Amino acid sequence: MADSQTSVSNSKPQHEITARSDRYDPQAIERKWSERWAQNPDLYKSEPSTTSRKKYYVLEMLPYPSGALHMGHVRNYSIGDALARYMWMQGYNVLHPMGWDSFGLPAENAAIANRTPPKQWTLGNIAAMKRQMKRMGFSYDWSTEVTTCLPEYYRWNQWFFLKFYERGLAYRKKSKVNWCPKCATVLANEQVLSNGCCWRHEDTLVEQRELEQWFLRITDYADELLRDLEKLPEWPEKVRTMQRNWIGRSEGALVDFKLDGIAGPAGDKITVFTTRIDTIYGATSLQLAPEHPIVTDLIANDPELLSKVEDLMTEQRRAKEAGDVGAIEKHGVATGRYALNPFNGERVPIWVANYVLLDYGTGAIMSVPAHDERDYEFAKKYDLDIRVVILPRREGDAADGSPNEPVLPFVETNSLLINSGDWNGLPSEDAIAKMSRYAEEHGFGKATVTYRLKDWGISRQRYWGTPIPMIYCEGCGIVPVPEKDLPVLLPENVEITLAGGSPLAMVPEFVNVTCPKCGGQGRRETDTMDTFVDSSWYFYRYTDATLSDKPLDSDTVGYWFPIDQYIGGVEHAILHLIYSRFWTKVMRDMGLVKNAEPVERLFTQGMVIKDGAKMSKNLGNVVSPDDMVEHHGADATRMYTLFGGPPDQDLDWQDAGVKGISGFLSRVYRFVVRNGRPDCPEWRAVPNGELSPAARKMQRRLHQTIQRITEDFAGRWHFNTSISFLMSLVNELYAYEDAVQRGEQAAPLWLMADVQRKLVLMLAPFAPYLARELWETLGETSDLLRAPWPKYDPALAKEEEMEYAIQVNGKIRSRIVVPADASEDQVRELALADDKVKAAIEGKEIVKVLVVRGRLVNIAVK
RNA sequence: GCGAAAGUGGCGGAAUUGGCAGACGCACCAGACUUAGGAUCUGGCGGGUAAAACCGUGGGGGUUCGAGUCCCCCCUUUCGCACCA
Repeated sequence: MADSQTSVSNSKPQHEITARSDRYDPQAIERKWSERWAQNPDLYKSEPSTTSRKKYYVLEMLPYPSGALHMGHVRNYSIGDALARYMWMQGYNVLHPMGWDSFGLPAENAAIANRTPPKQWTLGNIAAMKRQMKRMGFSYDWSTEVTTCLPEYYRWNQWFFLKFYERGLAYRKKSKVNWCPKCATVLANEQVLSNGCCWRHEDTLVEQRELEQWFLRITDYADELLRDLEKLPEWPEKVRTMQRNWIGRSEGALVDFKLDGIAGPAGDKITVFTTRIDTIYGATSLQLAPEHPIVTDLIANDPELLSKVEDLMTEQRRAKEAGDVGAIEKHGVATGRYALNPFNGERVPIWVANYVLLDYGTGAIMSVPAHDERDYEFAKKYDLDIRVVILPRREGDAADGSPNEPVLPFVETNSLLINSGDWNGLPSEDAIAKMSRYAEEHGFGKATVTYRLKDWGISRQRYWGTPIPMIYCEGCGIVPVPEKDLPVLLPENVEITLAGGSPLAMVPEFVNVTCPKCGGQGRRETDTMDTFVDSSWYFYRYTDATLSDKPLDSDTVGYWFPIDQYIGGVEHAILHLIYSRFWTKVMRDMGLVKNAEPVERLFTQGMVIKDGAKMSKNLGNVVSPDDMVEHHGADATRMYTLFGGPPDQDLDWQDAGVKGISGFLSRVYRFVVRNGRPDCPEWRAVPNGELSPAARKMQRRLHQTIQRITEDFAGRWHFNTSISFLMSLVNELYAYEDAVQRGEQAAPLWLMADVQRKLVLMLAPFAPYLARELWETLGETSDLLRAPWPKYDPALAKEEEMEYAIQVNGKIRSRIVVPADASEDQVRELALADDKVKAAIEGKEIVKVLVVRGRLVNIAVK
């Protein structure tokens, strides 16, 4: 036992004495420091932006307050917290905030289920989860907490909406929208799962409905959102690719095909979108989406055709709902009508096909079977003409100058045109540009760019969201709520039902309002905003959440932005991360911020899974953080989420693994309690004297560990190996104790102090409670966040001897130990002199001897 | 179908640039201790063998003195996108 501790422990209350016993008691230690830290609300507060210290903004994605943290949260926040604490120790001014993405449907569902008002339910959940976070010991600056469902925050959503409206970026349009019958609300396209179901109700099919909706013009920024992905080298390539695909930029041309014969109400031409106008001489049919408006004109008086088209429509919808549109069996039906190819006047048949989508391009394509996979498959099936109009252009073509016949379908752009009238002989790339220009000059087409990205529909017919600050006046039409009248408060005590439409429409006091323009009778917009609006700019608010006259202060934001490190689940790779990039660009155009991108570095952590599947109540494989904390303590729980595997990969949860960490923390605890002697004068002595081999080994391992962990923080973030190195260090400390017991000379106290202090400092980002407790045991009083991260000395980290493996023809035959500074020649000589090596190469000719410094010698023999 | 990531002991995972495969932890086995514990400490632990040899990183080829790592083909799993014209 460490007798030097007795005087300290005697003066303390009973529950703190346990922390002085030989047994690691995480509950007592964590309770003690929780209480102390609670008395200092400024502990994790960043310094004002006027400080001279370098800033570091580390941010984890804010949770939806569902009621309880799950392991995914714990993992996310343990990564961020380790980083924040490390950066603090590196001397940075760290901003590490937290908040609540607290509008949304679950609160309404809960309100219906429990007859609790959404606000009460939400705030109750927030309080519970905040308690859990504090219990975990996360270093959040709660003075800058953001709660999106409170008017202090959402009034700025409304303010932004008005600004977007002024800039023409918010508009209303009637359009087909995704309607989830269960939510009774509209979903963004992005919120519909690939199987056609609602993202929140995975068993509920989304329907289509026509409604007047508010949209934000994200497509105005499509090009910049795409281009600037290049400026985000510190984002995972995976995420950038996903966003690139999501934006789906496609260069091509629109071409009008005139109808041959009588035109109907939908017009006298069919406009197709194509990326390969160079192949237009090979178009042997047009294919329309079943829902294309002109289809009705073409088949109006043919009931048989009409029913066939309806079948196609059903097939397409079924495939979409089933989530495998890609696997649909291609079907089509000829309309019996024709259109004219504007380039050569040729009559081409018009078909309707189930694989053509109305919502991409123009909903009509020219079918070029020879040069498109899908068109080829379709043409084969229905025996349509296949006409080759481009040939491969590459070396090795026939010697007489005529290129080889291509294997169909031939789709490459490295090609030359044939069978294409005046365009013959042009390379495809030239032809695309020239033919587009020709079409434009002759008034039947033009070059264009299409995007897969669509404008962002933000209207929700729900109660628990930000009211859209608009008024409908019979005389004046759409009138924005004047800025001075913000916020438009969300009324409380509203009856929530699952019946469609906005619950706000049933509150006359809310709906009925005088028109701010003419003073006449007006009616408020009763839709609320998509919650992705809340999360599109919340991280700016953290820089000063107390402002009441503006959403943010540009100078303060200028100091903190961009966010140095953002950490969250990859499931937000598209929606949240593209909306918030869009929002930032609009804010920049408004002159509010200077940065064009919100996030410098993005890290997407893997999911927490158990027994091979994502944790879910259905599977019964959920591990509750509370249970873990109660059993093993917060330190062990959070540390295990880092130890279980690399943070960017899925973590396979193993209850037994937590025990391993718990055992490690116990070993650290016992070592320090046994060996901490802060009351001895030599404890603070400067390094002096020779060290015994065992002491020197311990010291060497200490410096190697510091080096390794420091590098891991700067680079790969493989905290699992960082922690394993800490474990190895502790194993080395135990081996040292053993060596002393066996009679080796003990290390001087200054070294024991050095080793233990640095061990505790390295533990601080991962296990802050235990680290702080042991810091005290070592006689230190400073807060660990302000204690400098230890530095390693390369000279002390260096091994004095090295072991070389000796291979003969790649197989290990022996090992030799040589001084670390031995030259290659010396190593080679020693290797060849080794008895086992001699035996292995006896009677053979040495072809080559290769020395790899610090690792091995390979002797090639024949 | 396209794209990305991955596949290593009984399990989670190490091996950063091609250089001793299996660090660290769990489980298991043995020993020590006895305040008999869900405690602690020490040792062992890929297969194979008496010991060696030898065999081992999803499968098959290749490059190299040397391959878990690089190249080619194939299989499996996960994620993302999906007839995008």
